[in-house]
Amino acid sequence: MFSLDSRSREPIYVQLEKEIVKFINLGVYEADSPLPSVRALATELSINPNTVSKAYKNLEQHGIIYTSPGKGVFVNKTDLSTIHREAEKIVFAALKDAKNAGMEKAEVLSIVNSVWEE
Amino acid sequence: MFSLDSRSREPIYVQLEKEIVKFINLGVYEADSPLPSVRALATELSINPNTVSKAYKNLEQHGIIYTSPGKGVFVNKTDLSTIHREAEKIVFAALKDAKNAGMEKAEVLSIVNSVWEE
DNA sequence: AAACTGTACTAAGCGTAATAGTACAGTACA
DNA sequence: TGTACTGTACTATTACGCTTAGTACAGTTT
Repeated sequence: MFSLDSRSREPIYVQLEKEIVKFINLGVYEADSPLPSVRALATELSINPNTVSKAYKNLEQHGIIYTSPGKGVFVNKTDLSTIHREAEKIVFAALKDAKNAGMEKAEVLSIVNSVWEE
Repeated sequence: MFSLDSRSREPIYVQLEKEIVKFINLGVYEADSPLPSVRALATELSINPNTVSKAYKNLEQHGIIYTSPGKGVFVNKTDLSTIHREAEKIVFAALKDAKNAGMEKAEVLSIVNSVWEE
């Protein structure tokens, strides 16, 4: 299922959010299909239910999923615009830092190609 | 001088490291030219001397600067390879996340162009 | 009724960031 | 030789966020 790295400096709930968005984009979870329950996912990933709940809460705030108390968590129809805009800002900041660090445009383009080739 | 954002989630000493590398790349500080002293820079930026010292210590560990206890901190001759490799890894990770978030290659290329145009 | 669902809340442990203060050794310069 | 600077080391403290733990509650499903 989702791959997490507890040794990473990136919080687990952030990693989990990214993983879920990734799976949704891959088509693993379609609209209105249920996500694993808070407790089940926590048990499977060997993390705390509160950590899963935090990830779900953030994703709901971004409109990616919706929750029905008593029923479960479900994938929203569309609207990945918020995640999209956030990803844009992160990429922009990373590239600006890279430029400041002396990285050349050609080098970045090479990295872009390596990421988007299959 | 250096611009820092205390409200950012990025530690001040990390921001300071990036700013210094940026200024070195811009040619503001040449090889063997002195950087501001720990205490002077701390006073100017209204931060603690220990925070400045931490940034300097990291930069020295990366070979960007060298310190002479009693004399000061100076810019090293070359060797930005470590910073370069780190920037590559950060960009790679950011782009991989962006792809997982559903970002298209063309969109990234547009951002690249906007960053590297003058 | 029983077993599930998400949510809310408090408490604690842990690590890191940042500040504060002190002290020490080396260097520059009058 | 003093005096004032330099970086460094160290301890202590405060603050914040991440994570876990435990409990409790309301809604839903069967």
